Amino acid sequence: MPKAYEPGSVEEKWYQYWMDKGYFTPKIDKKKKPFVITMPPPNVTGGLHVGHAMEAALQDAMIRWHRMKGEPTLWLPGVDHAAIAAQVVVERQLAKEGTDRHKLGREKFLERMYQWVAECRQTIMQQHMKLGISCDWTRLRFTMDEVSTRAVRTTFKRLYDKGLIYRGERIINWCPRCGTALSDLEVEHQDLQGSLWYVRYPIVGEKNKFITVATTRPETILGDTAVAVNPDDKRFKGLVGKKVLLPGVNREIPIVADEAVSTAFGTGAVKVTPAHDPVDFEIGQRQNLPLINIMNLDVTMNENAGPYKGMDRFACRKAILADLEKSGQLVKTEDYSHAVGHCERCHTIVEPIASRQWFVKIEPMAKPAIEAVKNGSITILPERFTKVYLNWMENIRDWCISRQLWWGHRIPIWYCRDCKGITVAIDTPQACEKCGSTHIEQDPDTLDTWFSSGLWPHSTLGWPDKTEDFDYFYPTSVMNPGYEIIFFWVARMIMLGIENTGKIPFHTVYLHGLIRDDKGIKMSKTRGNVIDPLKVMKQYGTDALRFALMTGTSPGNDSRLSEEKIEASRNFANKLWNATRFVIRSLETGGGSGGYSLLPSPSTLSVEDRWILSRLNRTIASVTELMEAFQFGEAQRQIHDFLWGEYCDWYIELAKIRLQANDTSPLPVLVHVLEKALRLLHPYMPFLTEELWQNLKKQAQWIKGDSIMVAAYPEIDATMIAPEVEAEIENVVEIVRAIRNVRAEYKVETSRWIEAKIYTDASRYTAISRYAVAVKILARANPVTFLQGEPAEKAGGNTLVLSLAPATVVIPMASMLDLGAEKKKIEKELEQTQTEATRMEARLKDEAFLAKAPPAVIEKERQKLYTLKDKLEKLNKQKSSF
RNA sequence: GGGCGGUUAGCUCAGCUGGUUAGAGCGUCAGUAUCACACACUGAAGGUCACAGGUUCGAUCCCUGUACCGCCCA
Repeated sequence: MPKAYEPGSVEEKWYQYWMDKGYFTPKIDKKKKPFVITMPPPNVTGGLHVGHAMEAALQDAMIRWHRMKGEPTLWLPGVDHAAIAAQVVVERQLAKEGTDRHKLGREKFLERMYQWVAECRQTIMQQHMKLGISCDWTRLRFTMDEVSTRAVRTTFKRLYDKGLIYRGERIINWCPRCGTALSDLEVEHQDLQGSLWYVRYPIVGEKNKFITVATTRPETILGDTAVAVNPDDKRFKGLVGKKVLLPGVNREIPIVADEAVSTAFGTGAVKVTPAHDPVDFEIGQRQNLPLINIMNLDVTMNENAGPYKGMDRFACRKAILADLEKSGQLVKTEDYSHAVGHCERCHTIVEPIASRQWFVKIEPMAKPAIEAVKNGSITILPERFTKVYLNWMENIRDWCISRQLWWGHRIPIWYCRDCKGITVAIDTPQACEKCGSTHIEQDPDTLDTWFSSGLWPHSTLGWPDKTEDFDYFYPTSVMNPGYEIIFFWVARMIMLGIENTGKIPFHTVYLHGLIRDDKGIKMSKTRGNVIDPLKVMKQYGTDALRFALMTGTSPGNDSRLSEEKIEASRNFANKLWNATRFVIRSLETGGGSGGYSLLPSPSTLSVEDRWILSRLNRTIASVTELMEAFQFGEAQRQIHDFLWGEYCDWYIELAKIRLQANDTSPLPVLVHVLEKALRLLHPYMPFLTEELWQNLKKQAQWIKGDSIMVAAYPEIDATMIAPEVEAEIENVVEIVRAIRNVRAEYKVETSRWIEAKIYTDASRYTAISRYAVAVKILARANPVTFLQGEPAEKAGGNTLVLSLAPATVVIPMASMLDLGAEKKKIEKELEQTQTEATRMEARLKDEAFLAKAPPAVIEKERQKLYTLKDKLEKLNKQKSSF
């Protein structure tokens, strides 16, 4: 084995091996409950970023864990056609070539799209494979493949037939750049510093009487069809019912009273533009006001704008303000910060426009979806998102699903030119179902991309067909998207899943956070702070990236990724590599190939053997518990700490002592613990653990199985847990550390041996004195003598006395002694110990504590005080000897 | 405007049902080519757990309020 871990060749080799063995494809076993994750499909908008990598690593960890537990495990991969986002990407390409989709035409444009999608899918798949993820590639799906299309059309027809899909004129968010309607969720609100303009409208028939309204969008004055005031607002008593003259276009419009008007905003009187504002639209409905649309779809003003016809919306704003100023109708201008909607994809300011679109009547579907979460059929993690979900669902509004895009699922509606009838169909019809005419034309629009993603958990398993996959794997187990798409996606999957199948789509929604850069800023290409997963994997190895992505994460929280974090993970991989290298080399020189099929019985094991086994089993228990609670970051950390901080730092070092004396007794323990720990770590570092496990297997032939990924996940052996053994080793560790500490403090050369006399009470003497050699080697102390009772030596002069909990260590080293520093140190420790003891004494005298605290806690505190007092006494003795 | 989250070592973060002297990684400082590993080892320094109250025998943890930061929704 080379001196350092070289991930490159290892990764490719094992991925191919796993694929060849078919490990990623589950075997359907009706007697067993499967574990299923449907992958949130990445968009075909480019390659994967570290966010995808994190999501994939998280899911792969869950999947590998469950697979190792012996459950039939399905991880179904796929990609999303990402209607608007993908169309924007290709449109940008076309723009660079000096053309656009209209010049190309629909058919040619779609060809371009498919060409792009093919490239993109290839890239995504290769990147996923590089990440080592174990999803079932034989079931790879795309939101626009044939089965998905059928699922979409079937759903559309069913909803239409139930009256849940309707066409209506509503205020939609229009993106003039994308040339399409957007749903409310696709609009990002940004606070912009704008102005609030106060404009007065003359009251018809009354000279010099005006009503003043305030607006942030004066160009919409041209589309006003009323002025509204709150019915209880005394300031406007008597004005309701009168008419005002609209500036610019000189139309007469009424003053109406409506509850929705806030008396606190502006002057209390507001202009009402039902065709260009969602709130005004509702007022218009209540008050029976006409809709006057003043804009074309390229957001220039149309013929309803009178003299302003043909101007761009913002040019019109300037012009109208200038005219109002001239006519003296602009009363005042205030600075005003307000939220302005922007297109999520291209960041153009969206225009609310009344438009005829297709909508889903969502409330009937929301009800069971709310119930499913409320009654616990679906668990949302972390729990706080449950409220976020419920709050949104309980205030849900109809969903605008038609998009004026070319890329996506075309709406399965055909209009008859002859009878004007509508045909809604799953299979493309040849004739109008009303009159039989063949003069039918499909609706040119496409569906919101989330309409197909909403079907993902069931459509990927074959729905609407009755398939074996659907029967066995649905409902799925865990859905693991980022929290930012809880409404877009999770909510809709729950609604559409229940609607279509009568069953929930998944049992647990486990939301993850965002990966940010080292300064906590969102990564973006334009900002140039992205970390390219491919580059990182090449430089540090896939496992290092995966480990880094999970380090320090907790459910639902954002986390930061930095080069340093990846480096630290790479270092851990290398540490483990070398530990294994050591074990294997020891097996070779120990001549123990294949000989350690069984761990010797505990009675014949040394204390440190029993210690590491106890620690291993505690780690297994804790890791399992954490993983069951979706605390993967913490589980990973505990495995890391066990392997590095206990196995490498102490157990291997202790084992070396026996090995160097040609005693092979630690070998079986070294191998067993390592092998189990590798299995424990496998879900987090799949490549490294496989490589090491296979190498280990060559030496220890009792290890069975073709791959670590199908080996059993370790389970706790409670008989191995031995608290008294743990305490014993901890004592030895404390003594070694104390001596090392002294060495460092007095700058004793490494090569120099120092003498140590270790005094312990009778009860500990036998146990501790066994470790003479360990103390000797690990602390470089020689000679080491163990004595019972208290030392006769006094600190000072030529002697150092270290008072520890389990022992007192006496070190004669007069030549290196700095008396002043030593005295200070003792005083500081004395002070700390005294404070602690005083606190403890007070607590133990406190009647309330004695009465109310559990007896076990009281006993623990008593013990603590006893030890402290003991230490105090020793320290005092030392101090007085100075 | 409504809601949610965060504030713990120089930096990034753990700390889940309240109970040792609050931990890790990175960084800093001092030392080390020891035959698994310098991508390493050994040791050290570094904390009023944002602030103010409250509950409790006991609070980083529970409650109330304040401040600052961030996010979501309208």
